Amino acid sequence: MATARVTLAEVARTAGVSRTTASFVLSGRTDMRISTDAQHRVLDAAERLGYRPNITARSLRTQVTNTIGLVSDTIATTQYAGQVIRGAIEAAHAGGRLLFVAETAGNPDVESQLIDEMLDRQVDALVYAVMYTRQARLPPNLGSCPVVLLNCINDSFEGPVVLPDELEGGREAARALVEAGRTERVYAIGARHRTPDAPDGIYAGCLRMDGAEEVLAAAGAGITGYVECAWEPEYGYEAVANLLDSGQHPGSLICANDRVAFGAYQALQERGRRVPGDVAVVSFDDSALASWLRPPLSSVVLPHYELGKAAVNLLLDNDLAPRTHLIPMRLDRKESV
Amino acid sequence: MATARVTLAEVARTAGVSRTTASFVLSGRTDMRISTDAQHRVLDAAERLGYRPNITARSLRTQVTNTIGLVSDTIATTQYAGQVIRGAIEAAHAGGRLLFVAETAGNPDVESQLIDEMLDRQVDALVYAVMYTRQARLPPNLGSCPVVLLNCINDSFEGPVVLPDELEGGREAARALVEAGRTERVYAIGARHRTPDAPDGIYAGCLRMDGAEEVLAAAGAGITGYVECAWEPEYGYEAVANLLDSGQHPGSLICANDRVAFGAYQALQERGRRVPGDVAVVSFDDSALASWLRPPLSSVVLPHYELGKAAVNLLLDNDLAPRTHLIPMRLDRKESV
DNA sequence: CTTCGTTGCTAAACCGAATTAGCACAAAGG
DNA sequence: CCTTTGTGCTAATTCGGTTTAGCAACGAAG
Repeated sequence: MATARVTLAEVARTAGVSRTTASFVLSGRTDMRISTDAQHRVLDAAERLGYRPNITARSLRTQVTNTIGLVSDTIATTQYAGQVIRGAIEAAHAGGRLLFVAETAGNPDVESQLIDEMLDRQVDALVYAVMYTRQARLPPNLGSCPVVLLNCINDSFEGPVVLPDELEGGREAARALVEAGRTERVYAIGARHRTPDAPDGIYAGCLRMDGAEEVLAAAGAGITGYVECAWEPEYGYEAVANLLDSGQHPGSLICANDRVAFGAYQALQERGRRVPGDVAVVSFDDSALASWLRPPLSSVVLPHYELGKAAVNLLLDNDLAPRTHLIPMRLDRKESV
Repeated sequence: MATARVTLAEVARTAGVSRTTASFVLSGRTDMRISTDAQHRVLDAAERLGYRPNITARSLRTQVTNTIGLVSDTIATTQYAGQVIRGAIEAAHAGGRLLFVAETAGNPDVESQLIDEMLDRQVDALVYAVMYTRQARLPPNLGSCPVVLLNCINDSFEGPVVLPDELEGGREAARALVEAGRTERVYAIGARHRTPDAPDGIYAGCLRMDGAEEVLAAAGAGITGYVECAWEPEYGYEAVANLLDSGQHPGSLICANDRVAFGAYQALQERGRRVPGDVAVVSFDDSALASWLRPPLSSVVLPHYELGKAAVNLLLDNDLAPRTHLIPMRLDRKESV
């Protein structure tokens, strides 16, 4: 600290009362009898001196720091994670808390270390967020303070979990095709993300496909073809290029995310297919990319901001029941369907 | 705190020494004489009990919290800001600090409020980061602790400032064209970002253009045409579409950023121009987009990670001289030139 | 004139560490 | 035998708040 801060003792001295009295007045406790005269003198002195309580000192006594920790495996590799942090920060700020943010890069040692560092600073609660993996093994030291799991699940965890409602997201995507009458020859690009690393597909992919299949089936339609691949532009390009070059004629594409759709657009454009005239496209994520594409891409919003916000709000409300909170995923309708 | 933490007093009792002795041993102070026997008993007890010092309590006494605050106007609106935070977090962690992250959305009231909240928690230092504006008016309460300015400047600020070396970045972009012999009919798309809001252009744009002009001039060339516009895909598209449709034949494009280049690619592709065969393209930012484009886009890296890291490292080194630290900007050569 | 209740305030303890000042004891020196 | 010099440790204070326990003054009731 460069400039010395005003302490409670100085306020008390200026107001001509004891530290005790000053503390009672400033913390607004009404169960202690303080004359209105003394109250005014204290408030006045605090105001004039620009007093701000030292939260570190207060926390030592009250065991409450008004501080929350957010531990994430990766905050920057995905461009979306920033929105999670923003949601968490804003919810924390609205509740008068400040947020420690840490990144573990998926390293369990770093993870334990960072959680310890936060506990050493007496955080009131923690958000444990994961961007890729869904089934997470939790570091053991997490147990010693209230925790919300964000974007991941763990069978032995007894507490609240916040997840995007991927199943409903899948339904949303399919509904757009049904409503537009584009249920002929639907291809899923990226689909369940069944790759050598994950032969059963990944969590988000499976739920999205389940949701989409459900809605298409109800409309008397279905998915003509699945292309399982990693969710990156190059694979989206390759998948759609192969499809077209092998003489298949997709009427609609459900792309696993905007990056895949981006690759798909490139392949379609190179082969002279029009979106949405020849081929309708829906996707997931609704990143900036979706609005940059020509025509703008209809994409199911991945509610990162809301996820971060909801996680922190559960902690603020002290709602720690072991419950799964699903955050809605809605389609942002643009021009690609 | 769910489970009670072990305190120094308990460690001392277990080891059969005073709190004072335990404190000396555990903080590794050698100026006090403690027998090796007592030392071992203390270390042993601490180990067995799983003792971790309460940093809140320690901070109260030492006035050092090992905590740094990062205040930014926006962390999520630009997808790159996450990298700044990551750099800052990693540097902080390497130095045994934890990072408070806050976002002000550019609102001066929120800004003051958040800085106060951080000061109330006794942060050792602050990073004040700005993503868009370059000339920032600083909140008055910033003055009361060590500060590094990140990505912005302020004439009356007396302390270190960390900025990307935009001038050198501009040179890098032009050098790529010179080396590839693509200095014929060079067009700058986005250029200095001279718009009604900023008639003189923006800081980054001006420096990049200055750097590019310098290198081209040295090679006996120059920039044939400038298209001043906002740095978004639609304007990049429009600019290049107009250029081609009006019969001009650009040989190279220096795009203001990857989003502009993305728009430019769309216009080029629609009109059947090949990259880099017909038109060479260089850009700035080197975002994920640059590698997704076909062909991958040569782009000057905006060193966000390094910016965040450098800012925190200045604070850790306690190097608070009023100096401007320029972080290098290098070209990532891909296939578009 | 005591007793009681109320009002208005404060002394002192406490949170968990770091730190200053100093005490008891042993060995060495004169 | 007395002083000096180390050695090895601890009591007490401090940081800046919160909180418990209790005290003085005063009016009203008995």
